[in-house]
Amino acid sequence: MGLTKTDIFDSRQNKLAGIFKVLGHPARIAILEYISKQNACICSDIVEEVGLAQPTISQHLKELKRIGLIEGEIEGNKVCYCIAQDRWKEIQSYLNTFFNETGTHCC
Amino acid sequence: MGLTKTDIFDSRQNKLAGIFKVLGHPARIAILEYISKQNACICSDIVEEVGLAQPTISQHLKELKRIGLIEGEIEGNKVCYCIAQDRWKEIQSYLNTFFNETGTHCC
DNA sequence: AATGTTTATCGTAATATTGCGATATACAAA
DNA sequence: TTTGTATATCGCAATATTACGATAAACATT
Repeated sequence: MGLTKTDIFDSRQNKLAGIFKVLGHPARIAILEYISKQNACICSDIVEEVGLAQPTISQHLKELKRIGLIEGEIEGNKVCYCIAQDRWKEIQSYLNTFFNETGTHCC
Repeated sequence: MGLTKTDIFDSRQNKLAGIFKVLGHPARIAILEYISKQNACICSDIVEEVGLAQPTISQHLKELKRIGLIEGEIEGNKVCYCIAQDRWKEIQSYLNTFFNETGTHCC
């Protein structure tokens, strides 16, 4: 087959996996780290920095926006991306809840 | 194309993304949660519980083992899986370091 | 207005992942 | 030894993801 059977898992499991999945690509890690490294929003010299073509970066940015990790503010013909701190912390805490509730039992 | 250009990212970014990626599938979340829900190691009625075919579960277990999140102990003709608590905590802390170091700057 | 710049989207090629039937392997039980 | 049970691996089909050229859209600059 090849299609993830999302219907047999509950929505919480799908949501959690969905967040992990977005973070599960080195380009998206690199983009997040680059945005963070700058003390202000950086409009897209991300393309230059990361080393992937502009459409590819745009696609990765879209994924990151989709789960709310970053926000883009339009400034003229440029877009200024920044990390959405509230959502960032929310996701961190959400993942920690998973780790704390799941990693406790063993033989 | 379709191939992730791992060579243009540093090994830390690839490693981090690799961990996120393994956690980025609802079946693997479900497996981890099921193993955890039992107060002891669970030999594999995972197949029955999760609702995917045995080869599929076996493949997911292999991925989880690969990054060290679970360990399987052979007991006769069964294998007993449990969460590797040290590695579990190590990964949690590793991901938290990423979140703490990256999510700080904005416009 | 014409041209350049920046970003998003479309379409497509290529690789990756998912899922499972068939099978192999290893041990258990009879 | 034969049969059953549990798990891993192989091979394949199908979907998903990644990457990017071409192009569109929106604004800036001249």
